[in-house]
Parts: sequence; C-alpha cells; structure tokens
Amino acid sequence: MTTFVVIKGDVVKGRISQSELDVMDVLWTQSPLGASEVADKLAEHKDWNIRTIKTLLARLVEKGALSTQTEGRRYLYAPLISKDSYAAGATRRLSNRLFGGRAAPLVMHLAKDDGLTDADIAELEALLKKLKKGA
Amino acid sequence: MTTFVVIKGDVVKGRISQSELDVMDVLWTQSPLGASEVADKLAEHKDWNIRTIKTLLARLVEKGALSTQTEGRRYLYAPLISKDSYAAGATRRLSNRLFGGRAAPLVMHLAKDDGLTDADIAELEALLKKLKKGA
DNA sequence: TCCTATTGACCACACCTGTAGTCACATGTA
DNA sequence: TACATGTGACTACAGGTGTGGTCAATAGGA
Repeated sequence: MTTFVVIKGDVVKGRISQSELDVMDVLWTQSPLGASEVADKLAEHKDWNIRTIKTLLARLVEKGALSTQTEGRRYLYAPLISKDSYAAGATRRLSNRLFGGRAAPLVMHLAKDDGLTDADIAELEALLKKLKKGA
Repeated sequence: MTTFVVIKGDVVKGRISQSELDVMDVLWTQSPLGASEVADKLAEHKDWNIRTIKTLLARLVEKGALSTQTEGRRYLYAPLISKDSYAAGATRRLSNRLFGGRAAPLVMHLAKDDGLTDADIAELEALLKKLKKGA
C-alpha cells in the first residue's frame, strides 16, 4: 500500500521520518545547499556520518520532498515543500487523531506543566482577536 | 539505541505506532477487554485480522503501555498510560519539534483553512482567561 | 601529471511496523 | 469422549528507518 501525504497541494510520497525532518530543518533555514554544507549545519546538533546524511538526502529526493540542481559535480538540495505547509499538515493530523480536530484540548495540553508563557498567552489572545475580526 | 518516552511519569519503552494507537483508543474508551472484544470494537473502523490485533496487543504489553490480568484462560488488557497523558506528550513533542515549543504558531495553523469554528475560538478565549487568572 | 579528497550511486544490515500464519493447549459442545 | 473453536506464544516476512560502508568518477592541489 503506497501512501501519499498531501500537504496543501504539495505531494510527498510516503512519510517524512524523524531523521529526515532534521535534514529538512536545515534546508528550511537555508537553501539550496550541498550535502557537506548540510552536514556542517547538522554537526552542531547531531553526530551523524556524512554517509548517513547523504542517504537521508537521497531518500528525501526520492520522496519528492527535496529538489536537486546540479552545480558542477555535485547536487544542491532545496525543499519542495515549505516548513509552514508541513507543519500545518502535521498539526492537523495530530489534532484529528487525538482530539477529533478540536483545537482547544490541544492548547490545554500545552498549557499544563507551565507549557505556556505569559508571552504565549498574549500572542494567542491577539491571534484570537484577529480571527474574530476576520470572520 | 533504546529510547524511552516519558509521559508525565509513565514510561513506555519505544514509541507507540499508528496501528498500536488505534488499539489504545479502544481501550481508552473501555477497559479491561479481551482480545476478541477489542477486535469487535475495531471491526467498525478497521479491517484487521484477529491475529493482527493480538500481535498489536502483545507489542503494547511488551512496551509497557498495557497491563494484562488473567481471566480464566485469557487475558484482559487495560491501558497503563492515560489518553490524556499520551496526548499531552505527543502535543508537546510536536510543538517542540516544529515550533520551538511555542503554542501560538500551532494554533495559527489550526486556524487556517477554517480549522477553527466559532465555538473553538470561544472555548480558547475562555481557556486563556482562566490561565491568566490562575497565574 | 599524479595523488588525494569529495561526490553521488549502490549496497548492507539491524530494528521497527503492518499484517498475518502456525502451534499447542484448553474448553464448550455433540 | 471426540472434535471444532478460541487463546496466547512463537514465527514470518515485506517495507520503512537509522546508520553507515564500498566504489567509481572527478576535481583540485602538489
């Protein structure tokens, strides 16, 4: 069974795995980059062999999440889906899966254990005000 | 590398997979249940062989997500972690992973594409009011 | 010009996951 | 009592994932 994850018009074959997401993060911050540049950025957080990173890059290309462009003898990689649209899809999937699509319980969970700072709360209030006005 | 997912005091060895979560959902709704009862409930949504469900139950027991209690010649299964604490952990992981732990962008994503109803917005406002008072 | 370092292509391998089959045993029924 | 049936234990197997090795080509420095 082949699954296609549709994210606001972008189509990715199969799911982006945890490690692959770390690679995407680098390229969402800056792109296009070659494999070794991606490795350099990742080295701050991860202790991965360059081989590992190349495998992840290749898999992401195969899944349609990254594009390649040739620069001399190497590839430059760039995201085909934006972090924003990926995040939107992931958020909605979680919300549907666990809370029947309702947002409030989700926020409630974030609020527990001091998960929300005063700044967060202020930001959310502003957001809600805008949503009500826009409606 | 063995990973332990800590959810508010509950410890689950490894991660709960998608299909396993479907099984947990049944037992979060009602428990304890035997394997065939779980299968009956799942039959409404899933087309799974009873073998499959037994495998998933066994894996969940092995992971420490379910407890068993003997009833005659069979097991009765019950959750060792609550849906609430699981949901809290999953929400926090998503929020940390994608939004640096901030709640507002997460809600913003839900809001897009009419993801939030008026009722949701009202519920969130009430929640925020309570949070401010409680602080 | 010759060697070394780098690159993508391909391969490896263990563990996880989805999905079930087989087996031995107990039990209710004929 | 004999047998179909349900149960958990163990096994299977393909595809995904984490992690990295091998190889041939090539580009850049000595």
